[in-house]
Amino acid sequence: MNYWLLKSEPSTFSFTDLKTSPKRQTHWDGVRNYQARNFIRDGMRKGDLAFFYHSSCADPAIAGIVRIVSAAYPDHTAFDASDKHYDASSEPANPRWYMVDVRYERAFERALTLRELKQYKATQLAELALLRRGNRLSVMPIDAKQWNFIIELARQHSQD
DNA sequence: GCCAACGTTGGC
DNA sequence: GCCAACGTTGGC
Repeated sequence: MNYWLLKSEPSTFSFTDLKTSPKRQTHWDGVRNYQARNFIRDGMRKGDLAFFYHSSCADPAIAGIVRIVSAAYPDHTAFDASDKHYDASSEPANPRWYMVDVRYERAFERALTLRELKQYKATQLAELALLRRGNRLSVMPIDAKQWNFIIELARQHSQD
């Protein structure tokens, strides 16, 4: 079991959008960064869990948890000239970009904000890629230790 | 292979 | 809207 963090701008696709999707599921298309692609294609396994992070919004935060429910497969939106993420250099015979299917798992009682996570930047979450300076990766791995710490933070908050 | 220019991300 | 931090592109 591997753990991940997936970013999405809520104005484009929010955690609630996922929850209200058919079968509470969607394909995670549009990743156009090689490092993120490699995590998806080479690292993700069916059954893995990921935090759903809201970026570029008023209150950046982890909203909840999703499950990876497929292996990686070619991102077909790269082949579609009318798609925002079209990439002519990705051909069906030799796909450049990949995606997985994700399903809503559960919401935190209260979103865990970036501001709160930063309180542990020098201690328990020092290794969290999300808090590293200048990090822009939309897909990143999380160590089990940090994953569990964040789960515990969310649990404490939900008891407030 | 170098590197300047440019585009994008994302917090604030 | 600003700007730092990158990643990508393309001329040389």
